[in-house]
Amino acid sequence: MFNMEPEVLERFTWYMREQSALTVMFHTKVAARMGLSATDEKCIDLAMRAEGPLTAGRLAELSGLSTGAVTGVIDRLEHAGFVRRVRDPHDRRKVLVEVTIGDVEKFGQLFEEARQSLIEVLGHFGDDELQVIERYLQLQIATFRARVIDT
Amino acid sequence: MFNMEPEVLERFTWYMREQSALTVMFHTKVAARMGLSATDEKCIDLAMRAEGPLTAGRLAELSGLSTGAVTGVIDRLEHAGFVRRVRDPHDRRKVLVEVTIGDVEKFGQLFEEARQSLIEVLGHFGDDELQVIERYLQLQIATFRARVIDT
DNA sequence: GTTGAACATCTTAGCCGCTAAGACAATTGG
DNA sequence: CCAATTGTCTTAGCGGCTAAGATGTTCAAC
Repeated sequence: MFNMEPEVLERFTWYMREQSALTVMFHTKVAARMGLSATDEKCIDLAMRAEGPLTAGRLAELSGLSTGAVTGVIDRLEHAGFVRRVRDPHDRRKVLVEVTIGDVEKFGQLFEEARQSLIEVLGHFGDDELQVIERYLQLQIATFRARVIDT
Repeated sequence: MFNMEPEVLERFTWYMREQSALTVMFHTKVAARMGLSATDEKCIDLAMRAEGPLTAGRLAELSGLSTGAVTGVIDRLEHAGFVRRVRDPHDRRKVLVEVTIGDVEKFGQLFEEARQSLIEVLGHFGDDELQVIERYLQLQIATFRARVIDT
């Protein structure tokens, strides 16, 4: 951007930090509501978002935990009925983590409130405006991932 | 919203979750880069974002930690040179937590990369589009806070 | 002023999760 | 086949968190 006013950038920076802080609070609240630690909630979120079956080792990578810690995470989640261990039939060393319940049941009311919140927000915009917002979100996600996370 | 297509809502829901996951990863990365635990990084972020002086007790509320845990957090952050303890002259029971360094120094390159990422994204939009996006962000933050966090 | 209650932070004991290292089981390559 | 590799689990030890109580400070009532 060439002609970006400093104040504009400052405002958007504030929005980003605010969103960031709210996200952290949200995850904390969800974890508390589910009776899980932040770590366990983070892991079940990763498991739900994963495409295809997720191995214990891959979960360790994604979460940044040691494999030993992941064993404990899966133990607790399995015991609480959120996931199930399945031995991979093609490679019996591997343990696949299968989430056994859906989004809404899992996150309960909090998740539904977030969804309603999104619907309410989007309702304030017309189709053309939604297209702009969607383009922004796509770009933001892709750019942030490429420049900040995957490096 | 009345005429919201289910697919549109689904797409936006995905964006939200993606943003959410990236945010968690970002915080994890920042903490690792600074040699801090996730808890400590969360606390220093809260301290930086607070308006005016922040007491140890208030930090406990905001972070959801016990006061004893906050004592430890401040100990570590103070020892690492990120914050400073200042007795409140008007109420000497209170301990004010003062962040002693600026954003960029603190978060270092990662923070600067996030900033550059934002600049790059915003550069793809014209003034009128930026206004739509800004309105969206303001609404999203306010609505999410009101309906999901502050309840 | 003095006293007692409320308040803010710190300290401590005990618990629990995390890391690191190694054990065990399964797979792969030569 | 055998050795090396891979994937998960186990264990010991460390460190942060909670809860309860100690310490120091303020405030209101008298």
